[in-house]
Amino acid sequence: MTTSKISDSAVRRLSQYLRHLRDLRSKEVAIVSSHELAERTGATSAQVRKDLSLFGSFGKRGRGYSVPELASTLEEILGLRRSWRVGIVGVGKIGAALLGYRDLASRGFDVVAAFDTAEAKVGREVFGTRVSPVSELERVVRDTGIEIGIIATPPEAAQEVATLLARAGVGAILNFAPVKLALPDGIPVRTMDVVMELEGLSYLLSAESRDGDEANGLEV
Amino acid sequence: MTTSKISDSAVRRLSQYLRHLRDLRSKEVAIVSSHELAERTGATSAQVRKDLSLFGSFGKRGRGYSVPELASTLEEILGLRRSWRVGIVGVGKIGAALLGYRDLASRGFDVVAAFDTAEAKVGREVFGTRVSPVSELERVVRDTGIEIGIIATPPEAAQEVATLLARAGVGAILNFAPVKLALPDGIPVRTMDVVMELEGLSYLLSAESRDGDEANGLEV
DNA sequence: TAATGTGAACAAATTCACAGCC
DNA sequence: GGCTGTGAATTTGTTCACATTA
Repeated sequence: MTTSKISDSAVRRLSQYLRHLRDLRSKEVAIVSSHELAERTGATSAQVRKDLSLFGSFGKRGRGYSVPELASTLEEILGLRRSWRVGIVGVGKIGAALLGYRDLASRGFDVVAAFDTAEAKVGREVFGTRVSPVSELERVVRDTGIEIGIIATPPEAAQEVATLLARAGVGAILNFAPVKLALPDGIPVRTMDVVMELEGLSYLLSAESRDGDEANGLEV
Repeated sequence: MTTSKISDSAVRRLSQYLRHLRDLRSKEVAIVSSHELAERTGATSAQVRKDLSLFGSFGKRGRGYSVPELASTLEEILGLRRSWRVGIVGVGKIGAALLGYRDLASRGFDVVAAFDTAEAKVGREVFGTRVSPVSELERVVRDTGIEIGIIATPPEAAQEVATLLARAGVGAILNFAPVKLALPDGIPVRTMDVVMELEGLSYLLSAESRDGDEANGLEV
């Protein structure tokens, strides 16, 4: 039952589909079509069907997909039938914001520990989570079985923390530092970078005025 | 001088290259090769050259690229020779974290206004920015010439705020709400969604154990 | 010689279009 | 009749490989 290679963007879309399926499920909607799902997520209906068909046939021709069944299937595929233990390193503004973000726990990501180097922060509780010193990271990660590490440190510290997390045995890393992390193979990293996204928007805003203001209406 | 269609991922890479070029520039390094740049950003050297060649020929064969010239060129391409005026809607945890994030201003994104609906927040200053009521959004956006809006509201409010921002004339939106926004053509949106990224990691962690633990070493 | 710039080859992702089934 | 599932066609993005030039 090898699932070969699914692209990151396909997985992102599955996550979107699931969000809407859960929403529909809570409203007790029974059936949904690839069309409706596409509309709500910005994909196309063919894309929705292709993405799902990578994992199996979950719909009924002529009808659509059972909302509860498909939701449950996607939860299974995405590994969300269980919760994950998460540790946050760096209790600055972003780290603290994440510690206070209730959606993480409600979506199955339990933040069980936080770390910082600053004397002033260590020992304090931030939104109910006690801050441990980074010197204890390895022990705490092992003891509490943390599986996903979130790096919310300044960029200078990010690589060092990534190495620590890897050595402590985390399986994956979400990185908020604008740095390319070097990690052992098999430890996936996703980097979120606000400035990079803003620069992407800056490019589009500038390209617009550069290129004689948008398409001239010849393209479909 | 039409720059045809450059993919989002290419633009993201340009942003990465620029980050390193600025770093090298500050260290007064004069020359860099596509190889070095690739290594630092996780791309390949061919990719670096291809990306740059989409916009012109900036290097010298046999030598490499002049760091200050290429940095300056990329700043020009990405529209970063000027600063952008940014408004943040929603002064919850994420909004406040962004208001306190000094890298935005230092990278040319000046947060000139913040908005919220909560009585308790309106009128207060958060990290030096006064919080205005959302009811004044349109006026303030016009008066201060805000060009990029950041949505950091709860998901229920996001679409409404997006519509308001568009009507007020912003040119682009960075969206932290886990919602697909409907906007007039020509207003680009980038969405950042922590839970989606974590779900992507969850997928990989689960797929790993599902698929008989990783590649069997036959692939290169 | 060393590294760029770029067509040509290749790979990946998306869209099309329609047979099959409810 | 309507909607899925999926090969085939197409488009988009990446890598190769080499002629070119400082």
